[in-house]
Amino acid sequence: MSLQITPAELEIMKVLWKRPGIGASEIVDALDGEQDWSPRTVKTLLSRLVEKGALDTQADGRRYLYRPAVAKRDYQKKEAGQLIDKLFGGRAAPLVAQLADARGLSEDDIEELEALLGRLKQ
Amino acid sequence: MSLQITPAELEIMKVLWKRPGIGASEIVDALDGEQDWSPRTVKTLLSRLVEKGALDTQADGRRYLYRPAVAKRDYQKKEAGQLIDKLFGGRAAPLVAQLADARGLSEDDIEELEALLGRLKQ
DNA sequence: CGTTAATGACCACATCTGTAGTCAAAAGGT
DNA sequence: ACCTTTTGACTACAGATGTGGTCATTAACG
Repeated sequence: MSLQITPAELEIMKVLWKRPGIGASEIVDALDGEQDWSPRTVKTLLSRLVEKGALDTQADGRRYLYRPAVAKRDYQKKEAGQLIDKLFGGRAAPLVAQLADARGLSEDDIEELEALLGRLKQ
Repeated sequence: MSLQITPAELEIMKVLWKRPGIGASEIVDALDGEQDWSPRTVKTLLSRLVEKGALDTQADGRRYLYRPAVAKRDYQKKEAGQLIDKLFGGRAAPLVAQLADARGLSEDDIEELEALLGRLKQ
């Protein structure tokens, strides 16, 4: 299953990764200010996500509670992997180099990465 | 200008980043084996890329020579930046952590990254 | 209890994408 | 001078995507 999540759908996923198990109206509220979507639009996106298996539902009276069927971590992993396959010849280092160039890593980033590398070398 | 390049179009861009200034038929040849596209399809993708300003053309008799209007490096930078904004809260380090987890950085990757970090700290 | 408000199901529709066909002009072979 | 091939222009069309409407049901409030 390819589990293609579109950018608009991703906004919904982000809300649910933060607060799994809420209903449509809470999601609409959570998106208020972020996205300017009609509640209908949110409902459609929710349906599509359920349909494609990215969300699980649980009946709660007349409504559904939604929760992610995919962990954020796994989704991030997949996306990062796709990017480096697509554009960086499958190698991670060039990507990091671009990032450094693109936005300048902060002091904290650099330290975090050094710690990470230290751990990897173990 | 947003310069949205779709996955199919990206395949064309990759050919032209490698060999800028070639014509449609050379591109078709270069894609042979990679993508199983009719020459018509390649033409369409080329038109769309020109239309959206991702390629420049130069007349060469009855045909065009195509070359990227966007450097590969710049495109990579933009994509990498978009990914970390979209999924990693704008911070690069978590992305790298995911990559390490997702596919295991090689010895070489780790060394390359350390060298890069060293340079950044300068 | 009857009316309202919220909810999911289903529908609509323009745009983007992938994939390719048709056509006319021009270039080249014979 | 023709016929064929190549090329770009224009067209097509199904599926995905963004955005939102209609409707019937049902829960909740007065």
